[in-house]
Amino acid sequence: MTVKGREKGGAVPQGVVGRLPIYFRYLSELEHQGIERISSAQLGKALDFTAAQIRSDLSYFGSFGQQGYGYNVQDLLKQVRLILGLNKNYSMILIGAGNLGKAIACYSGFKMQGFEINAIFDIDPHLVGNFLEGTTIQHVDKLEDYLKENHVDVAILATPKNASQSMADLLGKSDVESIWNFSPAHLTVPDNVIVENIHLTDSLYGLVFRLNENREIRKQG
Amino acid sequence: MTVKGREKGGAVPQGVVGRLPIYFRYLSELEHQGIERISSAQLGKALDFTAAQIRSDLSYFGSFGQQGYGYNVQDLLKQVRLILGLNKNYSMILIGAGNLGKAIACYSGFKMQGFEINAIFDIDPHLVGNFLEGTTIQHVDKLEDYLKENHVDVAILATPKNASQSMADLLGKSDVESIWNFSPAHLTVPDNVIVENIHLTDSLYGLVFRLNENREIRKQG
DNA sequence: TAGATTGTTAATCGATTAACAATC
DNA sequence: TAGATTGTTAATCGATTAACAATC
Repeated sequence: MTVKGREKGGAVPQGVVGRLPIYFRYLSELEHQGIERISSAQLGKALDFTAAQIRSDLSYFGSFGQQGYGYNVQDLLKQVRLILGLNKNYSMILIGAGNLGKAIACYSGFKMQGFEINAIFDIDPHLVGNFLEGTTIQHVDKLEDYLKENHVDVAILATPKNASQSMADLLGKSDVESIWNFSPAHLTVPDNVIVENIHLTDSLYGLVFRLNENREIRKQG
Repeated sequence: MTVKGREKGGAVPQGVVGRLPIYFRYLSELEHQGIERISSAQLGKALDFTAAQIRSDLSYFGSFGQQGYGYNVQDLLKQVRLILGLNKNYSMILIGAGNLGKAIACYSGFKMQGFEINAIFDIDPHLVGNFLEGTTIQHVDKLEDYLKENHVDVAILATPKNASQSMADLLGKSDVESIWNFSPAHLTVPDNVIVENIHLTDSLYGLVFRLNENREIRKQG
């Protein structure tokens, strides 16, 4: 089934893509609380968006509300789930089983949503052979062969900075569709590979910039 | 010393704040490689931005380049470092010493940049008393008293979803200036507290959305 | 000097918001 | 029906880019 908005031609703007998971998360909470209906105004208030933005975002994909009523929480949740593609299963591999890699592998947040880590690789001989969340850590030398024999939707990259581009090159030559990059490097990849970055230090530096901005403002009145 | 752009009145746009750390990271690399000069065109090519955008971003804060030459890498790096506020030290605390909290505490990326975790709290009695990166894990009951006696620039929140808002409330009542939130919750805090979110699942869901978008496009030609 | 590249202005593009007819 | 709230259009706002005079 094709979702309405996709046919409109243009790709969905980044801003919208970034907000969809926020809607999904909050709607899940509401459903969990047994709340049946919600209006765009209420959603906006809870999530610090304008009501218009929420309606506009959703209208990329269809008409899910009802005048005078708002949205049915369960229905809308189902729709957003479908829009995000969370009705499917995704095969992931993890490259880099250090502290961060371990934390990601153990992170319970997405296990229930059809994401599974099917293989884990590391270069450290002390880690190779160990179990992590029920998966044996393999030497990274085995990665190339693994990629030939298995389809991977998402490769999680939690390697040190200096290793990440060469790993990305390897992944780029395979049929891996996307990289979830936790390493502090700007990856160069083929056009058809999607990269989503989690840059921890960038995030912290941005925070600190705004912190200092705040201090300036308070100082000046 | 006040940086030029700040006086212009308006706050620096989010987009610019988001790109500054990327410039910083890449310039650090260039300096490390011993490269002396770079033009906005070269920077743009390496980082997938337009040259105009880079010049425009930098011009918020001053004139760091030279016509016909470009930018001196060391100089520009120093300036960006100053703009971000990385010449100062920042006192951090970590709340939640689970897998993710541990990984953050051990993450080497920001240790060298003046960030220090001075206290760690958790609610799990099995963790309390343990050492993590040279710091004893305290029971979260001690947090309130700690906040009265110590100034905290950044509180790192790595708690489960259901605990994070109550922690944020506690932090909001103290003089904590900012929260680096790793929990999958939308925090409500006083106006003067800055929140920077790392929402792992949101990031993954956004990735998956684009992955499916990509598949649609390839299918249709 | 000639070539290169900045910082900035004006033009363009895109995203957000306000407003409202449609209608539950 | 009257009140509420949608989906969408038009207006606004802001961010990006192209172009260029200034100048190293």
